[in-house]
Amino acid sequence: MATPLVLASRGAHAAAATTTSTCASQHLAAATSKEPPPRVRPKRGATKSLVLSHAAAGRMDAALEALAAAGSCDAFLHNVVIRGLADAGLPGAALAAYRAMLAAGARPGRFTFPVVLKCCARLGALEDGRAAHSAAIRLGVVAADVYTGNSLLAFYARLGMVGDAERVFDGMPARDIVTWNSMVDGYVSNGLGALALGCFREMHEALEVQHDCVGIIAALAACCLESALMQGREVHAYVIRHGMEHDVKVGTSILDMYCKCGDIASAEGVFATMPLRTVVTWNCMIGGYALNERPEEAFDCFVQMKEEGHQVEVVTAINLLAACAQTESSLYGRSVHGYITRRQFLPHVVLETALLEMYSKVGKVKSSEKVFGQMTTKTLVSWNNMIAAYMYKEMYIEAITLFLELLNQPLYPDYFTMSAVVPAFVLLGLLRQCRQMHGYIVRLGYGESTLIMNAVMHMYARCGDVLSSREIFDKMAGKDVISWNTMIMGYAIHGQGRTALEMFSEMRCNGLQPNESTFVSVLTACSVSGLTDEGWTQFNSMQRDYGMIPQIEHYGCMTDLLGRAGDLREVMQFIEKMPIDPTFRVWGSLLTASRNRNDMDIAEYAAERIFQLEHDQLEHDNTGCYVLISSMYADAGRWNDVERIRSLMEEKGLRRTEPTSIVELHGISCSFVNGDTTHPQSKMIQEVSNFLSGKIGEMVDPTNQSDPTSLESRRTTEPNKHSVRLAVVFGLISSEARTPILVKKNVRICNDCHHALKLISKYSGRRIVVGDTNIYHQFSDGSCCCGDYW
DNA sequence: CTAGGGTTAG
Repeated sequence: MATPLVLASRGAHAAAATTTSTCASQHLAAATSKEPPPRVRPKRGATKSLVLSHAAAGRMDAALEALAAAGSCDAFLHNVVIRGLADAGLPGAALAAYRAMLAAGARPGRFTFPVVLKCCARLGALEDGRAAHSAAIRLGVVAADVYTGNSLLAFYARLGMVGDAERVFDGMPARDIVTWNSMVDGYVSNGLGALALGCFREMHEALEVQHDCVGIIAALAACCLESALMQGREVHAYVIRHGMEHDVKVGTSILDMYCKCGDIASAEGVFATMPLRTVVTWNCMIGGYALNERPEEAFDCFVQMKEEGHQVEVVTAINLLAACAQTESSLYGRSVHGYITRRQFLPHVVLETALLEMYSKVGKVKSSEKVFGQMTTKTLVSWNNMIAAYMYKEMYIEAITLFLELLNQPLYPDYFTMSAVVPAFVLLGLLRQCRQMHGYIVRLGYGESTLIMNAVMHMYARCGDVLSSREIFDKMAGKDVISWNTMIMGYAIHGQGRTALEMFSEMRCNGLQPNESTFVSVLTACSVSGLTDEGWTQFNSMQRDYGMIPQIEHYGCMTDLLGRAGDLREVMQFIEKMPIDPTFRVWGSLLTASRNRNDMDIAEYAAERIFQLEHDQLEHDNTGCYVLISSMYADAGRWNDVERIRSLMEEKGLRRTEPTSIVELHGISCSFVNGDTTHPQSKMIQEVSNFLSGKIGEMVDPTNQSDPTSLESRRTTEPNKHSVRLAVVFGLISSEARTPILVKKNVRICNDCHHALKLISKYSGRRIVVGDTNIYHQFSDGSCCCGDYW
């Protein structure tokens, strides 16, 4: 039995509260109700003990009923019931009880609002929370009670309204450690790590008390967001200085911070010295190994965890799957899948999504599809991952189809959806689809999102419509560095180097600080448009004026630039002097340069480097390099070498991409392969192509028949049957005079076609734009913007 | 009767 003393004092306190609220309720009753009380109420004391005993025993239904029957305006009793419901995990019912409280005329106070606001936060009920906020202000509770202020702050932060949370914080007459902790945590849960750390520092000075575990954990989470290893170490040191390292949650957070900041060794150190570890500690360690791409250690850790008798839980499995996704085979993933099934962890959305992603990363898109198909509930992340799985396998049509299906779901595509699917449109090269996609994006309400509109700008530029990119750019209200970079790159790949450079100076005039990617765009512009001196100037300036250390991408651009301008020995010297190891990108650039200078020796050297790199590291698509060197051998008549490359490709399971060209006319796109005869107007297209060959004096040499086993056999025979020619010709005969023709090609354009298209543009007086995998060739009046180097 | 905490997919 409870001590009578406590009961007595509580009763006295409650009685005092009741007196005041009775006045309020009488006031309210007089104003709103002319009816007499409906029935005889139980005596006040009886109601009180009834409600309290029901609530104490967890019989919330009965407590609620007793309170409603009494129609009591005793605030204390209402508070007890609201809190009871909240504790029982029924935030909706608690909110309803709060409304009933107001209806009964009881006056909510400092014991009511914190609970109510917590329920609103859990329900995501922004409007209810705002209403409670204004009620609390009206009743003077916010000004008087720090607890109410704290819960208001936490409520707004939890619902993503950081500005409102800050306003509450600023307006509070007094702040305690919880106020500050809640603000730090509010920033963290909204991804604002830097603000959180600033707040954490400020807090220390303002309060003059030691941080507690809650604040430490929030600060560590902020370090994770910012990958701020140094600040994380400082927090760790603070924890040791103040003897807090024995708290398991603090210890686990420190370990997690080291994992997320990439310092696995320190994480292991913390782990080894922890006096006590929970399942969460093990989960963090496994997740940390996965995050730092050390799958084997993650597996070992898992085995050890089980040996120590810890119960494996869903999160463990999710982290383990992340490790499986990094292995070459699907073996580990499949066995974890089996384990998950045996443990009956399914269905579980996050776990299933992790499974789906694991299968896609080990290249088993069919298994991903199966998991996705069997999911009873799917989140946006599940959809996004499935779309990404298709993209990874270059299944663009499937990715787009799934995206369209997603639009019919009660889900709202986000930035990840867009950034996953937009490249599908780009890679298919279908401008019409891009416009449609742009339409969806605007209709979905992303027209104002800088992040997404940057992706749309990029999409247009990559599909050959740099004008549309510019239009979006000009209308954009919140241009960021990426918007400028994208625009500069757009001009760069369209061979409009001068315009790109103008944009670059305009960017700086607008007070924007260029970043590393800006210089990739700028250097690409210089390289594509042959602005060698300007390129060097920019390359030097990025180091001298901006203190940037050039990365491999920048060296790649410079290799292109030098390859185009000068002799190959200069390029070789540049590559040798690079402080970074050259990559595929750099050697590929040298290979292209040697091709354009017809230097077989250097080409072979570059190809050797590429094949050697390939030996060390896998998964890099070098099909283009093989084709390039092979075609050089073919041109030189070195058929044995052509054959050697062919078998090398076969050995590695590489297949030459079937050259395809797409032309879009009146919203319909037509696709052509080399020697294509499937088009209904095929006969006419070929006749016009032959006619144009004659007009531009192209020799279609019948003796230029190559080795039939050659990779190039289809290419070297009859260049006026190449896919790009057929597409261009079809474009010419099906569109209005003087309109430009846009053709998109999936492989590099060949020399013959490049030469012929220049002449065709002059002869026909039409602008012809051909996009290959890297740049857009703009043929007009007999020349191309690339200056015959690509 | 009062607020706040560590692990999960892009």
